[in-house]
Amino acid sequence: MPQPSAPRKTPGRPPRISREEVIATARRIVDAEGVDRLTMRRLATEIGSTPMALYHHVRNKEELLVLLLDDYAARALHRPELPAQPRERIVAAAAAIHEALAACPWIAEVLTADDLMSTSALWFVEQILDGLVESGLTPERAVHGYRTIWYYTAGEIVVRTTAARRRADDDGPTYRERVFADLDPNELPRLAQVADRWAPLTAENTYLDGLRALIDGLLAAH
Amino acid sequence: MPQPSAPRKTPGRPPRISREEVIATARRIVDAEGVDRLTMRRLATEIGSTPMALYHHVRNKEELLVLLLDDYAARALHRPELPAQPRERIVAAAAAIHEALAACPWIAEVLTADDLMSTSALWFVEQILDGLVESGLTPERAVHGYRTIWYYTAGEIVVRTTAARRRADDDGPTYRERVFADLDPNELPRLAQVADRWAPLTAENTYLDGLRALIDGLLAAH
DNA sequence: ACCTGAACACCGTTCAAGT
DNA sequence: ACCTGAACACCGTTCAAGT
Repeated sequence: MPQPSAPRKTPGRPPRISREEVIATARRIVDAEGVDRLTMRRLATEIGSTPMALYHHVRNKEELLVLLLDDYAARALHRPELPAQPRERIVAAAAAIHEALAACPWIAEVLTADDLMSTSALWFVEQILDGLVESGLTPERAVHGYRTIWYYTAGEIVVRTTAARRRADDDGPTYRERVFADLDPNELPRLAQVADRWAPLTAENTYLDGLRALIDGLLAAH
Repeated sequence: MPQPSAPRKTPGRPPRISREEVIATARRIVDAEGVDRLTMRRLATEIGSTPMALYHHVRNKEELLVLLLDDYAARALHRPELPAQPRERIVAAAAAIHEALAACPWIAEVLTADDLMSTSALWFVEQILDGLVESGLTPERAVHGYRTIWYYTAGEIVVRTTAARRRADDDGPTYRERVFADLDPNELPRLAQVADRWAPLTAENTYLDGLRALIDGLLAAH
């Protein structure tokens, strides 16, 4: 990370914009209008510069999005008091990550990779690992357990926000509705049985229930 | 769904291309060069037509991708013999869906919504629901259980394929590597302990272990 | 060292017209 | 009914030049 406020020996033209300003402006656009509207050109005009000037402060758009996510995590994830009991600490840490991500729908499209967790998020990862190890798992199995929780958490966010976006986009009957309308109750009886309740049932927020089930399963026999 | 092979009364110009041809050509492009290279213009030239002709057969690019996924599911998901024992049937059905999706990395970017499961995939959903109900869950809880499994499965695919793509893209040190390089062992001891093994550990395919833990948790006390 | 202008090589989609 | 040409309103990124 560069030191933007460090005294410069000015061996060249003084900078007009900073990496911080680029990120802050990008955040404003994303918060106000969504991640789709964040383009390098738009960002440049917003900042009162040209698209090319941006490339002097971030490598490309991908890096900009990573920096943006980091910036978001740093301000959204404040460290709460976590329960002392390991299982409950895991639940609370995972739920905190989930809550922060869920409050920020654009994040789902950006960050599904495993190597973009910001430094501020790592403290939560640490708590989860610690809870798993304290519950009797080896460090290796604890990493696998954490990953399982992360897959579940990321999947929940991505699936739910994509579904919500799609619902908002077209107001006609969804693809699912058309498929569910002509289900054969003989061939798929269980689905037919719940077909008309599918939308409300799947819209329910059952993240915590699923998380507890998952953690119960991970800790079973330990 | 239209009947493309039905006899026509030809009250107009005869079609030169069909929806099936559009989808088949799109599939060829995606299989050969990845989903990023599938553009309406590219597809039009490949098919020997113009971009606008495509819009007569699919509503827009989004619908094309949905149709493409459906087409893929229809040919990738053949129904295997599933175990009679409910828990093992759930595992096998979820694993079959996971295997089909994992073999098709482009799918992750396209299909993370909940209402795009094709008709052919529904049979697997049915098996999971049935296994959960047979294990003692109410139909409502079975739907929630299925969703939890789907979140986990979709998350695993999305996270792993995005990570793989990112690894392939830039050959420099990843963001995670830079962050992990200067972890404070006093503040984040568990992470520091596994920091150098993180990459291989998280690269391991532990989908089935996680799935079994999740299902154990869902079925606990039933 | 930092910024600019102009260009490259594209996108998805709409509109009005043709056959 | 189906297809075409031309256009609209954009993209991310590179290159060579300016200060």
